[in-house]
Amino acid sequence: MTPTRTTRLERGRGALGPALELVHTGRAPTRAVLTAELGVTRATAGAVAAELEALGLITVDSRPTAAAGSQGRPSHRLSVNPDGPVVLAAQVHADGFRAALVGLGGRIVATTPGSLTVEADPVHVLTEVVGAGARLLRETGRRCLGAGLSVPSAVAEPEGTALNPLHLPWPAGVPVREIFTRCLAEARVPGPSGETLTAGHAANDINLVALAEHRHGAGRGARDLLCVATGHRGVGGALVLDGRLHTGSSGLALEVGHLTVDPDGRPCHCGGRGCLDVETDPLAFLEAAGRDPGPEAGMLRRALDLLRTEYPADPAVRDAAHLLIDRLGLGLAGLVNILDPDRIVLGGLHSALLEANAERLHAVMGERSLWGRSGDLPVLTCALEHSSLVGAAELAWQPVLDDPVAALAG
Amino acid sequence: MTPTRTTRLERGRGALGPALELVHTGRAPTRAVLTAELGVTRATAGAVAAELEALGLITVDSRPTAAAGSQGRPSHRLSVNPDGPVVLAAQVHADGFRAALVGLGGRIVATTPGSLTVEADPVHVLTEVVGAGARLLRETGRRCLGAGLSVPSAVAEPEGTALNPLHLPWPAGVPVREIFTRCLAEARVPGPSGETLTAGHAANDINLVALAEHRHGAGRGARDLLCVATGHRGVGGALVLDGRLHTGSSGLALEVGHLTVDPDGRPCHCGGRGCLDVETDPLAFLEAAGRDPGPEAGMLRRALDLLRTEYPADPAVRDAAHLLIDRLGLGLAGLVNILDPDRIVLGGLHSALLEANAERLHAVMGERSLWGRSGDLPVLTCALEHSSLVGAAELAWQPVLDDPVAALAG
DNA sequence: CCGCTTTGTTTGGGAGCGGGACAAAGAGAG
DNA sequence: CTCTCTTTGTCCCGCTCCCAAACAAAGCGG
Repeated sequence: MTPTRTTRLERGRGALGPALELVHTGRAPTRAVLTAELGVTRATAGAVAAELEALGLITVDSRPTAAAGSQGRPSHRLSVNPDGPVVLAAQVHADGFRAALVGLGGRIVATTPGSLTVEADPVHVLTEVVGAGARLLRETGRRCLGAGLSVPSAVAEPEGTALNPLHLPWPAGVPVREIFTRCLAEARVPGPSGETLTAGHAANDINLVALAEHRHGAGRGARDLLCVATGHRGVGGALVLDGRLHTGSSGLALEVGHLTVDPDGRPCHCGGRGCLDVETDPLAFLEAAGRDPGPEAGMLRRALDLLRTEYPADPAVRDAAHLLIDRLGLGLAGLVNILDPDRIVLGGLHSALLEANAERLHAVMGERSLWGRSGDLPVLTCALEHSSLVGAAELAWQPVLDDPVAALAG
Repeated sequence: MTPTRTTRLERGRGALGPALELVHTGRAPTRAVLTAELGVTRATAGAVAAELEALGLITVDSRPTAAAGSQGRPSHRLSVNPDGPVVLAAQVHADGFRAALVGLGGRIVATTPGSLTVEADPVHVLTEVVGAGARLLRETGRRCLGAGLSVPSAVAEPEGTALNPLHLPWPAGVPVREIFTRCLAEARVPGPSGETLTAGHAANDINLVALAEHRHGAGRGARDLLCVATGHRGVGGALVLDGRLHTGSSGLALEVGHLTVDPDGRPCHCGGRGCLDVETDPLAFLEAAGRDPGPEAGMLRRALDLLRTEYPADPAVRDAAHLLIDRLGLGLAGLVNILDPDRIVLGGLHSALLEANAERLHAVMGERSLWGRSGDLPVLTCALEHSSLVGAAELAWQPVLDDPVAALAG
């Protein structure tokens, strides 16, 4: 029997991948830091940097940069190659779809303006968004190493089907990854070595927000990052463990919407009562503040505007915000008791609630998470724009980070 | 700067560790299987097996074992060396303490009869249990590679303090790992190279049950294993991800007792109502069945006996069991929604509830965990005796599995 | 000008593992 | 019994990756 793998025990190509990830996430500004972070000798770090440069993935400054107030020989700066290869990132959400080219470091190189409607036929929508991405590739002439898609739905693994596309006119169970991959093939999106791209990646949008924030945003450096966010309706969560998305064994982990945060609360479609999902989303906020929630589209925006302009002046808004903060704190405390993350990042309405009154949120969490340890636990707001697009790109970059040589060879 | 590590990027010594783990967990009965599992060539697997044998960790049958009904050259059987080194495992719990020597494969080589009382002074107790372990080592003449301790308390990392010793006359915050290590030094427990052992490990008992079940019991082969169990009072949980215990960033993950499983339930010391902790433990069962719960000691045993002898004949017992099963199902469904494990192992009263009526438990879980996916999710009972003792040993074996050569050198 | 400190490069060598040829040990066919 | 087929295990060569140590470079302070 000949072993199928020719790599060294799944490790890819030694230190190349880890080194690229360090530069990619901005944690290795110089070869000296790279040496320390990798735990290798200067010789190895130098060789690795040289190979990454030869591959066109990173650049090394020709002139050394003098570090302020330090002695010794100044370092050459390492950075991702701004003219290097990109990946195709696509996003479908309630308000439309968008395609972009994203380089290493999470830099958005080019993006479409973004459509405003999503049609009922998933194949049609994905054909359009992939077509838009392919146009961007032709216009910019960039080399493309992969493609990732963000959808507002739990994505079941290993099938890659969208189980509950939220606020999209799509049926449940659409095999989004398969369709996405087929669209890439039909649009003849060129892959690393000129031929057509063979595989697309797809995942839930909040998972991708968490991934993007971990690599390039408020979650950088966290070991266990918990991300909780709202869209127009409902609440989602995601967890990044040791730099990898924890999607669970069937891709459905962190379905956090159905934690009980109010035993006397309103009924939820899950069969329970007072779930985080229905008690802390924009609809709950607008109703609690006595406002007409209006149509679902734009509900998040209206809730954010109301909170940001009227808190804490308007008593109804203030009380509504405090109610939601208390319930969110309860839900987060429950998650902290189970997951024990070392950082939490909030998005959507939740991040606005945090900005409105962080003390109150911390107080509730400290009360209900055991031993009051959450006091040491940073709770932050999302720091990135287009984070789920950047996250979709991270999905596509992953094989490159795992084994740069193999990924570039196609 | 010279790098502190001389290993190759933290991987220890190549394939040695992974190979030992495969034999240790019984997943590599022959060199051929080892070859396939490691994904290396036969040459490498053979060399690795030879080195592990030379280290005295495994044995290779001199005579090949003919596999029934297969052709080709028969394999030599690989197994852990029954006369090889051991680790010292110690356990402190409500009903006493115990020390044991555990070999590779989770085999208990020697054990003390077990004391029946635990005194109020942790130092005294740990001195006694370590002393008993040291006696076992002297009597058997075994070489000892490490030591692990199981305590019925959450253990905060990285300090190693027992935050809430349950049903022990100990104060909160006892630095158990430090005390354990000091006791090992004072008892002059000899380490791998003759000198005194330098470090002990300590962890929560349910975490260790999960680890032991994953390596040697009902959880073998699971990727994401969730374990939920009761003691006399209260409920604990643990999660093994990719073969490693997930303890969270401060060691307090899987504090699952305070999930809400009955909005109208009894108040819990956590401030909530109807928590898993107070609604599915032996006390709740005995009370629901209309029995006098009696003293805390032995409560688990009485609840188990009642359930096993009177279910389903006695209506009060049947109704109580169904009530607890429904609540347990609700709690497990909540955990499944968050963690998405691929196997669940139940212990204590919970495993007896599963044995009593598995269909009912599955039905409740399927109803409340999203998309009814838990139907595919195996829910099993613990398979091991002395599992937390074996788990404590696993803790001590871990450095050996990570790098056998370094661990044996001391 | 000369040390001192830190960064980067060169060279040599060693550990780990792949690859292929070869040897061993059974099963089954004739 | 012998021959072939299948599978397991070993030997040996060479490649790749990386460490170690010496050397070179580039600032700073005296």
